[in-house]
Amino acid sequence: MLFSVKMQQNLTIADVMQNGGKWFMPSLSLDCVIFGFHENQMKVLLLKMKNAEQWALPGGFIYKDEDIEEAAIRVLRERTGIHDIFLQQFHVFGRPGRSDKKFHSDIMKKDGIKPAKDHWILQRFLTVGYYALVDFAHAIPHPDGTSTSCEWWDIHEVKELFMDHKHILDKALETLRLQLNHQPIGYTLLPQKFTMPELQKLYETILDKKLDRRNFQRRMMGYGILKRLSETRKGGAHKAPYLYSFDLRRYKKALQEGLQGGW
Amino acid sequence: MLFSVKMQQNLTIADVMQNGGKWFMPSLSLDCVIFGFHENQMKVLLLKMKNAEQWALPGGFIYKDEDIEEAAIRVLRERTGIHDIFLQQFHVFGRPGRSDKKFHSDIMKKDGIKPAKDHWILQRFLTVGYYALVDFAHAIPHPDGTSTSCEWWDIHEVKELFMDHKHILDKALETLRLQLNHQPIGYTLLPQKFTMPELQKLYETILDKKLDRRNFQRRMMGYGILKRLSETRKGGAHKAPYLYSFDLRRYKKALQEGLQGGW
DNA sequence: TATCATTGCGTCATAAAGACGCATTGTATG
DNA sequence: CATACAATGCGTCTTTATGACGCAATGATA
Repeated sequence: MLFSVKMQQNLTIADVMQNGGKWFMPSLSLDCVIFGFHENQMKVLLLKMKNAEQWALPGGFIYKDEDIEEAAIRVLRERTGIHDIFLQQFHVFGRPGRSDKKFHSDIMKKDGIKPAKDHWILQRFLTVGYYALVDFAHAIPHPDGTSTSCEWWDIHEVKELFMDHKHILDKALETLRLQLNHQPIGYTLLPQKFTMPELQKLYETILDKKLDRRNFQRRMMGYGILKRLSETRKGGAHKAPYLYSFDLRRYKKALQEGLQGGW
Repeated sequence: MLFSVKMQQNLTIADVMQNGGKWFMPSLSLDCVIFGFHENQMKVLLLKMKNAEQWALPGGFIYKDEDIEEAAIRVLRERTGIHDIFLQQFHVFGRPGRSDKKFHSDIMKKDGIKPAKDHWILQRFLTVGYYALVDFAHAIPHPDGTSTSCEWWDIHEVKELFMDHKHILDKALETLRLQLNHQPIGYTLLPQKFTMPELQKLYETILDKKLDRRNFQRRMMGYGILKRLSETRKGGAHKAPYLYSFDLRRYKKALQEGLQGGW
């Protein structure tokens, strides 16, 4: 987690540094791996940190009487503007050495604050990892108080992140892959209407391998979770593909058992 | 979590109550769902609590400089005597209302201690859930300082547990089911040598459904992860079945991709 | 020695998965 | 405006996996 004012836009860093210990659960943060799908690529939302040439996952602290999941929803809403978001807790990261204490104390010194050694922000922190799947077109990235910008990155281009955030991202991807048949991947990541090639590219990106176009279509239609619309997507350079949307009722039912078959 | 002396057998409850705040991470505990397999039934290790007519999951606190997983290993070692244990973190339980504060303050009052309202044990606690798979025959249940006994329960007979521990147990089982093809279920839960019917019963118990004996054998052998020994298990009332053991090299390799096929 | 439940191995029918052929379609090009 | 082109939609064929079940062999028991 960044140290930070992520969930309190109108609070200053100094406010949080001073009062965080009163407001938040001690030694605990959360980080969100927010996935989007755009131009046939998986994207992840990252923050450019104010005080360093690094990028980080959006995160936050948990108020003393707040459900962790509520806190995650809050962070997601503030970073993307989306209220109805799909998210899943996937892992707790708690190695004793994972917090960058120097980073935080340096920032405070810069602000003229000399933090006590037992200052809450300088303690060891655990972070609860959540991944979220959002419709790229509906998300409007908003930086928080600790960051200068908030941008989508292609997951393949992310090399190094703040602290152990790259590790967290990798673990999120791994989890997503394993849960592919049990989570509403397509429904949450694609717009309401989409083409079969788009859905296929989504699967290919997550699985990181090519799939046969014709077999993919047969299988997807076999699940009985897609409705083919009468419209087609015009404007492409070639034959206009049909648009599809999910039959949400059937989709959810199918996911309870898990979509059958491996990839 | 029980409040408790679980990881410090020679410490008194009073010791922990008084000093826990100095030693442990605040507001954080861990709980272990320890599975064993015996007489064709899945068992879970539970503690009978000293101060209540309730059973609870073994758990513990995390020292301030201790890795959470290390702490879980510590708890498992102390409850079972097993050093080389298979465990997996599966979920964090963090609802604000999940801690039973009255329970803890009552115990302290019983001991003549009048806890301050901000006493560490009376704070809101999160707990990190781990599940462990152990060889039943090698585990020797040891109660901890907060419990009068430590026993294996058939998972189907567990009705109600302390706080949200039943919920934690259910979630562990659900996770185990989902990860069946990716975890060394058989290797960790069965003794080194086992029969095919035993392996099948293990799968049937976890999946909670009957499988065809002959198709199960064909499929298992098809994975190429089992070695059939020349010995048979004598003593049964009927035809002596062959003993098998895992080809660990192949098994681990197969698990990386996941055993193919659904159940 | 006969009995009997269990075990090991096999067959058959059906369903799913993988590889690929081909006509159709909407756009672009000359 | 005819033609080329690449992507799409649908289908076939083959190979594998799955589900249901038959049957002989086995080893303790009566």
